[in-house]
Amino acid sequence: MSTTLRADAERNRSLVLEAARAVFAEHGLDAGVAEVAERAGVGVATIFRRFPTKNDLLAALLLERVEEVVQLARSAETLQEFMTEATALHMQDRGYSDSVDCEMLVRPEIERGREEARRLVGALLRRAQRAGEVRDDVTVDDLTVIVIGLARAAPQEGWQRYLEFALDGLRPQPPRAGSW
Amino acid sequence: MSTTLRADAERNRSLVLEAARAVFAEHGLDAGVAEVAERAGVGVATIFRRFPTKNDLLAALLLERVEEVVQLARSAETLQEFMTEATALHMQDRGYSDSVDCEMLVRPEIERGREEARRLVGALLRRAQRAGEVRDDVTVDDLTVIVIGLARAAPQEGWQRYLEFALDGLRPQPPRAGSW
DNA sequence: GAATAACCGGAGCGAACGCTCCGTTTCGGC
DNA sequence: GCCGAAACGGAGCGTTCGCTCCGGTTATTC
Repeated sequence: MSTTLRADAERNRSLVLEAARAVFAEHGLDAGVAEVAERAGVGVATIFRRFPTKNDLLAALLLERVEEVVQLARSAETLQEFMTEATALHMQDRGYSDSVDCEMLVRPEIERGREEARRLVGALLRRAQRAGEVRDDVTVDDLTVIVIGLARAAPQEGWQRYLEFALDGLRPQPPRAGSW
Repeated sequence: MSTTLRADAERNRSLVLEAARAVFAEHGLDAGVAEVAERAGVGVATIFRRFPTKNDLLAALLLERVEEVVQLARSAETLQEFMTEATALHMQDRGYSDSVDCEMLVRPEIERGREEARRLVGALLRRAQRAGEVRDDVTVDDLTVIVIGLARAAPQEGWQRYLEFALDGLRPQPPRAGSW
């Protein structure tokens, strides 16, 4: 197995990935492979030669995104900063939040990226908890649910407001009087 | 136009609606009409005779759900109670939260139901705000975003925990020290 | 610059889906 | 019970989509 692609093949691979990113981000995962091919200026066969299945193509994009999130988690200094940037990333890619719980896209490398992100975000979370900014019973998975929920329900303009609501909900709550 | 259906036709119409409710709740809006027909014990033509389009069938189901929400809003005594029951309703019907922002399903009656729900929930909201339980800048649309976000991201078991987070985020916040 | 292997494009295949056509069955008034 | 209208079922149409096949075109090696 020669792991080196021919020059034109490598270039087309990049074109396909770039086009796929744009198409799926705009139209969601239901967009057709033909549309990606047209946008990349390439035949459909060229796509399927490099990515045997549409799901393989989607998985490649998902891996890119997961690694972006890892980078965000690595460079963020506060949990708040990470949550803001992670949500922004999800908001500008309609397909991303749908990919997350699609069991057709499970790949070992993606899972490894997720583990890494969990680790890094966990550290940010614990720091925020030690500073008394976040409840002790909040977990990394809770943060994931929040980001996904925002990406799937908050409006394109004004999601920051809902993120603030969500983060406020994670703060240690004063004791409440009455039933509420 | 005779508005009266023959006895068997009326019965089949109910069977179809019941089957459609179950199928779309379980498999989402992408489920096929054939599956609904089989579950109802009916031919596909019978479905399309009563609902000229798959979207018309979905719209009929959506109308049912919207009216259920209106009932919830009418009988709830507190905003918290409504939010809990409305979220529970969304959680047990996978298709519902997808129908909400599907522009293929806009129908005047549905829109009227939505207006009614807005009115009723608005009353509950203002009462909670007067009691100091909810920030003054929270709107009914904010509550919609929250319910949809929960339905689309929270796990089937344990969504109540996330609803509590969300509701806590709506409460008047104490002034915070520092950047958080 | 010729030979060869890698790569390309697009027509086309099979399956799935929404929807229709039409011969048959069933209901309901007389 | 008879008859016309209403309703029924399921084969089939047209379209879409993921994916493949294959004749032609490039890049790379010597």
